[in-house]
Amino acid sequence: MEQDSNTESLIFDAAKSVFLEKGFDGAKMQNIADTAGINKALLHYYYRSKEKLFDVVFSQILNQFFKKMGEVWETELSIEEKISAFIDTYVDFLLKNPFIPRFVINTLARFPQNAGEVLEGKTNGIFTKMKSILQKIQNDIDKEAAAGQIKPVKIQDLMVNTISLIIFPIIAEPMIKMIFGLNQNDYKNFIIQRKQVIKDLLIRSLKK
Amino acid sequence: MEQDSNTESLIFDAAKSVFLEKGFDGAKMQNIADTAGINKALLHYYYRSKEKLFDVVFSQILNQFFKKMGEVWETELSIEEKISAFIDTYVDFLLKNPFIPRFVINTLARFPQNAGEVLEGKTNGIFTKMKSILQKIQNDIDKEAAAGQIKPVKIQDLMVNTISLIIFPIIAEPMIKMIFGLNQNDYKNFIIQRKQVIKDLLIRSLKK
DNA sequence: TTTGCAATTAACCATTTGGTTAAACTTTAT
DNA sequence: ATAAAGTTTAACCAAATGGTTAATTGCAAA
Repeated sequence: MEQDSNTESLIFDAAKSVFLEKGFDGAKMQNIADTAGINKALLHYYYRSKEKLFDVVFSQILNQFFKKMGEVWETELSIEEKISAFIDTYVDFLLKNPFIPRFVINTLARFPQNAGEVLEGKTNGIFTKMKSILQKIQNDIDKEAAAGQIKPVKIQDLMVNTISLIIFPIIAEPMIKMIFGLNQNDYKNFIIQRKQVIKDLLIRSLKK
Repeated sequence: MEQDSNTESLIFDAAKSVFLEKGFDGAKMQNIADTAGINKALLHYYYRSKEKLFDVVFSQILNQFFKKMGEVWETELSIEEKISAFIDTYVDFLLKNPFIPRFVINTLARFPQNAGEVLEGKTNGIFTKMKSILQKIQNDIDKEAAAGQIKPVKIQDLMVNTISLIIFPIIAEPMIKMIFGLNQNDYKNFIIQRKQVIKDLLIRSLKK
């Protein structure tokens, strides 16, 4: 799925799939070995322990999650166009990787000690990068606001609004299906149609 | 915390607290017994098995979660006022019960078989109730829209937007703290200030 | 006070789980 | 061809975990 089929990446892919779906506690080493189609001892041969294996997988997913989140903002588009492009690409990304946000959020909640510095090292300073991108967006907003093109907003509010509207319905998929009585297909259409709903909502909030 | 201190409710409270924080897989019976200050065998004496105990706890939490969600909408306020009131009461509720939404969503994702009918029975038909409330709100919206007071919207969109904006920042607390470099106090203020941010965003989206 | 029942506990049990080991198999270099 | 190194496996181990049991304690009715 990810790389060529040497044993190490075979294990990595299996572990990623199992951890993503079940989380650290729910995932069992035997299940990962079975998924990879190899003997359980090989997991330890290549990755030493469950924690170590999880660490590698989690770092990779965290990078994937935030890299995708940072992408669109470094372009030369207007704020409104950036928001629109971000919604499109991030919703598409999540439709292909629906387990990632729940996994990231649960893991961050599960291992609060990993919080700051530890993760920062293992992920090429992903949080520092994130903060610098946010600062840049804030500057863009301030510029456009000063030019009278949009209402001034705090990047924290805009960002949290945006990712809340995008990510929550993915995390809460089972709940949303249940409350509204949707099947898999209804649900997927609902998410796709939400792209426009979210754009309208956010862009309207920037109009003066 | 919840009832008088007979052993049964002592166990229930301990189990609720441990399950809420760690989820089904992460919670250990011994830990629940220790939290309740009683012997592990008593858990089985009163509740037979981990699954049974979890079932009782989960049903109660699910009721709490949705009951609180349904409350405000049955009043005589205008849609805008209802939204505003809902945001206030639900944010306050979540600040006092920050683990509930993550727990509910994870459990629903963890046990998809419980989905429809099973839960419906154990929770006094909470989902049926939910759907009837949603229908009522949709009628109110249609009425106000026909009278030209607001823009017409689908209740599904309005509802998902609202709970996304409210719940996501609670579920993603560790992530938000990390990205924006907030401490516990910063974070709490951020959430409280978001009440107004969310109101502005949603009510603006209803203006013609 | 004694009898009987409910409540509580310490000790135990079987299974699961993360992890290890020693042997076997495969590949590579000489 | 063969030795050495790397790879893979079956069998095993200790700790943790959900659950049981038999004995003990507490308490209310007779």
